[in-house]
Amino acid sequence: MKNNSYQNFFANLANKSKLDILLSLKDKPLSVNEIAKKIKEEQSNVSHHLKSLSDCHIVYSKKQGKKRIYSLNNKTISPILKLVQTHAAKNCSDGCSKNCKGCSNE
Amino acid sequence: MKNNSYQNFFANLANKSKLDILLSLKDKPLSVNEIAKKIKEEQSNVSHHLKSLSDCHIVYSKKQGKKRIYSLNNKTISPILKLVQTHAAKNCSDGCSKNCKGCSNE
DNA sequence: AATTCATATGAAAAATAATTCATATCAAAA
DNA sequence: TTTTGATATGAATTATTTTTCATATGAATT
Repeated sequence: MKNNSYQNFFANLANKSKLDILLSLKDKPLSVNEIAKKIKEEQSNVSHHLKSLSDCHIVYSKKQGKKRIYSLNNKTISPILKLVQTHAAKNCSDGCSKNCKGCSNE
Repeated sequence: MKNNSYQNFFANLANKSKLDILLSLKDKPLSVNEIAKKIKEEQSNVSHHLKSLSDCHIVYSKKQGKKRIYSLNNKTISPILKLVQTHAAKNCSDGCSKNCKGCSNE
């Protein structure tokens, strides 16, 4: 697989708004407006992000009347987030460097 | 875990140079200059990236004479990359949208 | 077919991140 | 203790992403 592919995939997880969107879909599928309200972002911005996430198959979507309902590709996302959590638990428990933003001692 | 933590972690995988560095360490640990030569980047730039990767515990390092040898945290990185590969194989085999840069039909 | 609700799109502006360059530090060797 | 080799650092530049705003599109309802 191309290096480039990883880059694009991870870029979709390396941004606060995008992560907010993903986490907002954790429980159940939502429409664009519902997501926007939930995470307090502009509709338009959410839409832009959803396009990028969708292009990468990180979210799915289907039309429902005039709404479009987005859902999370949990098959991929859930285990990835779990790995990162484990990583943080193992490595960032306490003795982290000041600059490790993944740590609780931020 | 804070949303923010994920963001920081994934940012270290969402960049070509950083990925190049990680993949260059796949086989064996290398010094900064060795990495720089291998991936054709400036020493200084590689150093900047290594700091960021190291803060996040994605690479380890140890001094060896005047060199510093970096190695990959494969415990975390290897399974994550594997998951993304599986994701791409499943979702991007052929029918991908033009914008999916993770696909082979780029 | 006009209006309304929901989402998408494009271009411009703003914010962030990566790269470069010059130089500092630091360890070993001469 | 100066020189050399290896890496790190900081500031400035450049490049890339995100966000915003205005508006277009599209689907249902009247």
